Amino acid sequence: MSSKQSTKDRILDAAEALFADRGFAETSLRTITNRADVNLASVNYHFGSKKSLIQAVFNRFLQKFVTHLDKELTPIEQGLDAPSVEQVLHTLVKPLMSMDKDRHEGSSNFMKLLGRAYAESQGHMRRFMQEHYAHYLRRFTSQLHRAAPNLANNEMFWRLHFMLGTVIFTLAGSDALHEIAAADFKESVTLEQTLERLLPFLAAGFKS
Amino acid sequence: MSSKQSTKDRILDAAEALFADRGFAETSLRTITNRADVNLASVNYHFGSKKSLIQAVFNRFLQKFVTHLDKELTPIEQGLDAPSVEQVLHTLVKPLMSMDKDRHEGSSNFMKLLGRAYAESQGHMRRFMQEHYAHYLRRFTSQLHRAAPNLANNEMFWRLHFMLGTVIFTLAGSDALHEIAAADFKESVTLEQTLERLLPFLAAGFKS
DNA sequence: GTATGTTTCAAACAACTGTTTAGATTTTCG
DNA sequence: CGAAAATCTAAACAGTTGTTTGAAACATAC
Repeated sequence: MSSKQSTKDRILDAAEALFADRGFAETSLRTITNRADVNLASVNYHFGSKKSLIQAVFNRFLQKFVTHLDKELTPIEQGLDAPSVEQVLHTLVKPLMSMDKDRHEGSSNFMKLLGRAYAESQGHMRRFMQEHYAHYLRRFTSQLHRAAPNLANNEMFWRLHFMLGTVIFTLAGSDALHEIAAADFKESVTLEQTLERLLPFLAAGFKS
Repeated sequence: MSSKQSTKDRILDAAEALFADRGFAETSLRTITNRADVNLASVNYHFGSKKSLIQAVFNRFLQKFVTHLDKELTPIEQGLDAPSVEQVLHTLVKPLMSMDKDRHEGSSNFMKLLGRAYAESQGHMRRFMQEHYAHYLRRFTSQLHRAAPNLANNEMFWRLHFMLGTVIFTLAGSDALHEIAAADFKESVTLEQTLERLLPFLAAGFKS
């Protein structure tokens, strides 16, 4: 039922899932290759090293993300009227949702991944994204600029990163939060509902 | 110049610093005991295991934090008039600042630590804090309730955790952010300034 | 068919991990 | 003082880590 997937993809899938819920250092190549049902040595053969495998996991998943993001951003960029802050922030929702759905196993793997990457590599990940995905970041921020034209550049920078923190941190820990919420308020929420609750919070903060 | 510190404290200091900037799994007991200038076996002798050492590091630092927090919270609790949201949030600033100062080496170690703990232990840390420090969390939230009396319980819960995420995430990565800001805007900011910039953002989001 | 290049495989590698042991040293206190 | 308890130390333990190796299996093209 799965012999169609290449060894490389099987490794990437297994690694992505395991990195997300155990962490990078806590996941051994043997655990990955066992789950992927491939030989241990194939990681080094196809990717060179564990470090490169980690990078490959990230690149694959960021690539997917910006492809989705592009589709959301384009119509707003082409609109004649300036978008609202809420509209701009909303371009993130659908990419996040659709990537969450087509994960085979458990949900919000990739957000946990992002959370880990930010926490574990003290700034390295921030710089990596600003180097390799600067284009999309700029498109996003320039729409934010249209939405809030009288906000100074440096203020913009800070509030953008405040928002980034809130989103990643919340989604990375969303499983735990959903559990607590379910226990305390008998309220069971979906990822989408969490996002919809998050957006007004962000927008208000951003416009503060 | 440092023979006064007990072995236990030397280990805790070294472990705290190393955990903060490398992570838990990435820091070996040998690295810790080398920096602390103590024998390798003394970690197991004094703490039992590496896991227990990690817990000990957290308990020591959370203990200090809530002691500071208590001093800030008390006068607000005794005030006859309801505090503002900003006032309540401000109770966090001074504890964070003073703990940042009396770290000997580099700054904001403990915030990186918190960030790591949240990211690496998938919800475990969130639950730990809600079990062991529920008292202080409740005092804090009940003041928030006074400040925003017409906010439903579950909404409160979510926005509280949104704010928590923003604070921890921002401060955990503050070194990297300060660097980028310095490079891009020739603006050099202190931790205190970042906090002061963060508070209005949080307050606005909370009141959204 | 043979030859060529790619991919898989089991086994071994050296380095490092947390933990334990048993003996020396120091501290505590009657 | 001197016995008992606490602490420190070097060495070894068993297990795991990422990586390398050389031969086997496979694929592709002539």
